[in-house]
Amino acid sequence: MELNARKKKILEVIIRDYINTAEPVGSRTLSKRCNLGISPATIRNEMADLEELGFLVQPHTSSGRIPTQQAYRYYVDEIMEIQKLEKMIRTDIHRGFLDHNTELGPTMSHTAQVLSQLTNYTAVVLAPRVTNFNCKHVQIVSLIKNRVLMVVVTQEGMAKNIEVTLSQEVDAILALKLSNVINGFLKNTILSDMSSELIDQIQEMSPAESKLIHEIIPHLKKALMEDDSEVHSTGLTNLFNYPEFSDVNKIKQLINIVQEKQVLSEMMTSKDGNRVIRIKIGSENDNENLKDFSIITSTYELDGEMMGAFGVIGPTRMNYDNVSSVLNYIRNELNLHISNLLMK
Amino acid sequence: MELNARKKKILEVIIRDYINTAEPVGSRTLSKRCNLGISPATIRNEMADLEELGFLVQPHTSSGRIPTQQAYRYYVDEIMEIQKLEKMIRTDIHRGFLDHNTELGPTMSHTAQVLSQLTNYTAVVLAPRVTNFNCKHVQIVSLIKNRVLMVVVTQEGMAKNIEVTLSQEVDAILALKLSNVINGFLKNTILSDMSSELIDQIQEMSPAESKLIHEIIPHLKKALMEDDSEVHSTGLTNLFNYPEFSDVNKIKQLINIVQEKQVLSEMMTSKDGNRVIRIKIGSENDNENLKDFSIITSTYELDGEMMGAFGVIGPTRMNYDNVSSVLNYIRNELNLHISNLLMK
DNA sequence: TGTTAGCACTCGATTATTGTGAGTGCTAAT
DNA sequence: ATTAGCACTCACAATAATCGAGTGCTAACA
Repeated sequence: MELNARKKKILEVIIRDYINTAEPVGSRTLSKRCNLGISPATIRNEMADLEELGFLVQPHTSSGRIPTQQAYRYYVDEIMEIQKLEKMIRTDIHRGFLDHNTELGPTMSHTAQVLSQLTNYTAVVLAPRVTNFNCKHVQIVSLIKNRVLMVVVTQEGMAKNIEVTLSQEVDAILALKLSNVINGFLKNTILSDMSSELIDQIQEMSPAESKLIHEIIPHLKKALMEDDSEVHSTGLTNLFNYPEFSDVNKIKQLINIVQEKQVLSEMMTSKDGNRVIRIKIGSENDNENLKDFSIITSTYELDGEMMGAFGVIGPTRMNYDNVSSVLNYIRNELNLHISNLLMK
Repeated sequence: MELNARKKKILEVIIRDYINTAEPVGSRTLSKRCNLGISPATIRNEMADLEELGFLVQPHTSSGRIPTQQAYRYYVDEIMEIQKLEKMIRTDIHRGFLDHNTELGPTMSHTAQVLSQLTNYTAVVLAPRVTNFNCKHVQIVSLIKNRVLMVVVTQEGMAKNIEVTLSQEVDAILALKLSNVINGFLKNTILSDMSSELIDQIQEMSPAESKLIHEIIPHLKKALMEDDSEVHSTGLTNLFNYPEFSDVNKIKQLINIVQEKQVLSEMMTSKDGNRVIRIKIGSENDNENLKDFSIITSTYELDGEMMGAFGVIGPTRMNYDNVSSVLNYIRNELNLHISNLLMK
């Protein structure tokens, strides 16, 4: 879809204006607000064309026009350019992170905090996950009688707890023994390859111990498959200030989105080409509850490996420019701090 | 405050009616709905008295009356009697718990689920806490370089993770050694008594190890002091259906309450005489955001020791009868299952 | 041929007007 | 002490009147 320069400019101004005011934009106000040197009548003609092309709609006959989803998409793809954040804001953010980079949890919630504050929308942050692939060490701790806790430590130094009930009582000494067996195995191969046959080949185990290992491994595998990534969200109430969310039903939708952590996590980690900033506008979202929202997300990495994701949920009438700039910068910051935090 | 039998009866009917309908109750409808054998005019006189006594107010002249907070308080203290739940519902709940009592986390979120479903209000559940007092065993796990994870296990078999960065690198062997030192200490005394002087008296430590222990102990103590109890909440959107919450500001308040986990946790664990079911109506709540809500809470125990709390947040026009009955029964169930879960 | 001034028209939002009805308090009769 | 009767109140709903920012269309103009 190609538009001539003037149509493009007019569309841009309309979108910008509507994003700011949430009011339908009319030809008269438009020609006043930005002096393009064309009269309202001309603008009307152009607007009529843009409406025919699917970029604008009128809420009712004889009111101003508002942008369609297609218009936002066009804006995001063809018009907008991601600006660098202002120097002052950049240093502010940077300092904020320096104050919160001692532990992973606080870093994550601080990120969410900053995101929602800078954008005035709802922020969502996905913490790094512990999976089969990066599991380095397993420590089994006896809890009480036949319940044990398995602490899985990753290459990057993250930990995850898995609690299970076994068929026999496990004391501290036995727990240590079991840990050693599993860690011996982990020296040579990865957990997901640990089949029943391989367990039987492990030397120096009593039948009882062997039985326990046979119980433990499937639990471990299963728990590491599960997508239980922590999702931090902040600024839920930010959205309440926008006129499109004065409707209680919209708010319900929003709350449902934020509570479906599973869905949120899948959505945020799914790739979109190899874009760094991913923008989903209204019905471009698969999730039914998100049809009336836009969501902009990005990811952070460690050694080129995706560690987690973060983003912002807002109205389709979102300030795509600002949010993109913010995400872009936060992404850099996160990449920096995560590597400091996990590898150092 | 004593009311004669008839006033008491009338007040009761008004409150019941208002809880059901959220509409101001008038004398005519009242005399029809429940045949007390008295005419509207008489009821009007009685209502005028009740208004003078502070139990009723009129939203505006010449409308029906609605109960005041004082009326709810009177109702709760003097009129209402906690009923036993219906047999069918009891067995339903019991079965539900049986399906979810393998682990603590799921049991807690199931409780919240059931509570919100049975009451149609917002449910909050506080999971058991790990503190200084019940700490049985500490396992130190090397994460990466100088970062370690401390897993604290309680008498009851609960675990809590504490992550710290130390001044020296700690490998698996050193981690084990440090664990043994701390656990040796824990055999004789409790953690909060572990002073700097006592650490120096521990035998068989290299200076490096001693230094690490000196670093670790304050971290442990501090982390165990913190009230970081998990708070599960469900059914936030339940309240949206009640007419008093069509206002977006009320919803904001509610969300703020649920997000201030700290405050919520303090509030729920504070005692109220030795009542089993604790009812706070509107401005009886200290928290500013809760002034327009009522909250009913209870606690669950293990060996007479309070383990956690749970409750329901709703409008002051809350169905106090039903909620009390539900909490009462859930309390029994939780006590039962928690003891199975933790001690077995 | 593209642009613009002029004009009649549209329609949501705001304000004013008017009933309606469930409620009240007061008084007098039972 | 209770109640029927009655005039009065006032939020709420429905209807009408007004306003104004916007439109499309036509004709004149560069």
